[in-house]
Amino acid sequence: MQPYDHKRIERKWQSVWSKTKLYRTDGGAGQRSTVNGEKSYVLDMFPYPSGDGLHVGHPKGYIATDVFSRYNRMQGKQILHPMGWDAFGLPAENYAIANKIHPELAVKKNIKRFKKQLGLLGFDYDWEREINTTDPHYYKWTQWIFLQMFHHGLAFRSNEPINWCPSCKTGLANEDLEDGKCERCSSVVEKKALPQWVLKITDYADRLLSGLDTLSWPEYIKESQRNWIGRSEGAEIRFKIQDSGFKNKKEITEIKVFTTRIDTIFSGTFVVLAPEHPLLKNIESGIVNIGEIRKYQDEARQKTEIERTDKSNKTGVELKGVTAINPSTGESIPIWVSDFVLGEYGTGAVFADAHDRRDFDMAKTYGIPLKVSILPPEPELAEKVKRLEECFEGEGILFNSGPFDGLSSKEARPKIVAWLQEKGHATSTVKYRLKDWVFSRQRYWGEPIPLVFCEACKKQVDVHKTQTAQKAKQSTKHKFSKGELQNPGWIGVDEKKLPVKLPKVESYEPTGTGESPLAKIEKWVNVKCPKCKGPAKRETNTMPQWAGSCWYYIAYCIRENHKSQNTKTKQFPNLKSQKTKRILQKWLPVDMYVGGAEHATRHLIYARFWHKFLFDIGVVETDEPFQKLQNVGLILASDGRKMSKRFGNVVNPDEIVERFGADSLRVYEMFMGPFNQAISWNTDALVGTHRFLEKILRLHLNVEKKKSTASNPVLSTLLHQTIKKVGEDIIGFKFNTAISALMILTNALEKEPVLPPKTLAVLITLLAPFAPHIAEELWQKLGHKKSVHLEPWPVYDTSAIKSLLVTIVVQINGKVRGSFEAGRNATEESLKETAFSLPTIRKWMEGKETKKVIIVPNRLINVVVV
RNA sequence: GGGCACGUGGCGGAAUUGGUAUACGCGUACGGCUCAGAACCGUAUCCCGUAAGGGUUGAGAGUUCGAGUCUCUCCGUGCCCACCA
Repeated sequence: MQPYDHKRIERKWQSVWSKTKLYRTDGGAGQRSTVNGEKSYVLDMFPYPSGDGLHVGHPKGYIATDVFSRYNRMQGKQILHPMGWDAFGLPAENYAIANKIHPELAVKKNIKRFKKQLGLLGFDYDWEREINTTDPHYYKWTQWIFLQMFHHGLAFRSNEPINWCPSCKTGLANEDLEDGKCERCSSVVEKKALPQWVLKITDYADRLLSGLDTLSWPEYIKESQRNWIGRSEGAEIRFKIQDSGFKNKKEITEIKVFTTRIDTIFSGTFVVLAPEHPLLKNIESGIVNIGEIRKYQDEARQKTEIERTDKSNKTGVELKGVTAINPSTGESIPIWVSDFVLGEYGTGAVFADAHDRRDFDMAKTYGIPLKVSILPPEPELAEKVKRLEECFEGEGILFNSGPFDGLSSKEARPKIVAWLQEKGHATSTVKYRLKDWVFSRQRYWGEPIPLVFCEACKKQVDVHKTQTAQKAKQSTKHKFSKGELQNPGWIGVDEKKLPVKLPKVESYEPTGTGESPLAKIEKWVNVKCPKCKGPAKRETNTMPQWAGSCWYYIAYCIRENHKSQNTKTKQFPNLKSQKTKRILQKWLPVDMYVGGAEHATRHLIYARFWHKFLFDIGVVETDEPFQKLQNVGLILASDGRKMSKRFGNVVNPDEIVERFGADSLRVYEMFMGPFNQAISWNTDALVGTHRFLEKILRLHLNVEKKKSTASNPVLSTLLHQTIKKVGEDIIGFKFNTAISALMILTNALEKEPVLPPKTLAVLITLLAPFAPHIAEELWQKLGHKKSVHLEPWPVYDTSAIKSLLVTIVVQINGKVRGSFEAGRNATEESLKETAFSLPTIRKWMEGKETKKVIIVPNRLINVVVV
């Protein structure tokens, strides 16, 4: 037998495809098969080119998109299936530092390696559209989008303490934390006061939430985004604050608290403020024990994220000398400070009561009085709750609640809000868990933030702010954008001067001082102010890793094919141009987006946010970037752990390709199990798919040259069923069952004494998306000149998928007792007759009374006997 | 603590969506080809039983002529969020 020489076949066809530009999006050979201008934009989450190269887990998603895009090409659609590199950010930079080479060189080297590895797998990428986020032509537009956001007032300077990773020596966004630790290096994160650029993603919270309903994404990804955004409907209640030191208690100010459980307001027996609550400063003169409070604030500030979120014990200090008034009861209640209340959520203050575990614990610890105002329906439990032996957090019936006694929690809420609102004590409002996006990083390897700080302009803006709009117009020389007015002194770099290139530096290692390494380059830092031409300083922080991936799917669309392969400067067209708009109209949204679930609450939220902004400023016309999303499940090592250099359990795809071929690897990874599920790698099992491909190769040897006249109806049915199944399974990302169907067909064909070339041809076209090389080889051997990948996908005959004969199962009382073959759509009477004539069935029915006969057409008969 | 999944042979997993449970593949056993090898070919392979037959989808109950699939309780696993008021 002729051995399966996968190396020769794969090398040969990869070279032919590349020479004929088979997979070019525009003007490639593939164009010829395009029907009606239908498009399919198939997108992989692009990799960051790490130094370790690919392991067999990485390509799983890429194989899936490749199968999907090849299938769609065969369906006659124009395909955009690009690939690029997300090369800014900590992974690339840390690799560079560890290996003592400049990140730019490291990235170049790693990209080369990745590209070579991907090349071995025979993907149908249009490499002419390759992008790299660290290319100045690319990040020019990353900066441009940021600049638009800044001018539109979506970027602001914040002095709030932020999460600081002491090991990576940079600030981090909320999204970059895992259990209070740095997501990259697992160091315990500290709080650090650092001025930061923050993007107002919360302005888009509602749209990010409602947009989810329109997307075909896995439900759990949508659900985690909903969780992450964390919309809570509730009420803001105002508590008046009195200085109780005076004889005639003096009202000094008021405090707002947020609650989703206003039904518990009557049991509110104390108020708790977050340690950083600004009110503490405002009323400090009234606080008798201010020293004690300050000490507590200091302690709280020094806590790490982990200590702060420790739920086991509650600490706090009472504010002596001041009290709050519960607006529902008019009672004077104590005010406490405790770090279980978060400064950054809601209003940074809560009213506390017996119907919240945390409040309950705190009250018990410090002997603060509690009052019950909700009772559970169970009488025994209610008694315990009344005696304050149990903390009842659920909804129940109101009690001790004045006019609302007897109402259920649900009924009471709107009524209580209305009642308090009338008196001016409350308003219903909505809060989000989502926090604004801390956008500055104190690291070298990122896009420079295209802003400068100018003292002269700061004065201008300050003047502007103190005057009325009209006066301001006359008195200030320059026009300031919304962002420039909101952030006095900060001026956007002139668009025409973009990109702000990352300067070459000697030392790109993080300083740890909170300054970026860029701050040391005086020549770069000191610039002329774009507004007043006076002396100004550049912003030296860089953008986070996620910036570049917020618009890369747009970049692929507008990176059109270049006539010359040697074009070195690949400029992107203006994002605001009409031409860009037309192209984006054609390609967006992405039809199929494939990547890991770990991006659910990071990249996938950030990119949606930027996209919605680009929609608002008229760059894109769709409201959402990614219409359909599929998650790829991890490939674990054979020991069940993650593949990692550290564990020494990494399988390199190059070796697998060398031994078994890319086609075997591709088919195996698609066959392993459900696509979105994590499964352990098993090289032994891969042998099975290799055998399967060899079997098809052998089929070809048996193919008869002359046309066969005899047609086997059973085989024809199977063939059409397979066409249907494989197509539907590819659309549904159920590749494992698609391949199983191909195996079943192959096994059946193998048993046939004669095999018409037409039948084999269909099998080969069905195989083509999965094993493109071997399919192309066999296709050519069958005498075709054109590539199999431009063939139309076979069409199944709806009548042919239904077999003429069906197996009817006969059950007695639900247990299978026999079966027989019958013609499709045989009458119920004839089925019954045949069934009852079967000897085994007769035996089971003997001497019993038949109560009922259930007939499911073309499937089964169930006889109920007693 | 909250949310979302899930639990089927020795293993990865199928199951027309309520209708023959264990497809397909791995592994294993036996046989074949071969001087030999297996990354080759063939046959068999859920469990008990010689057989007739019986049992089986984490456990238990329920609905139904019929449940892996629907409902409830319990046990177990995975993922996401979490002092979020």
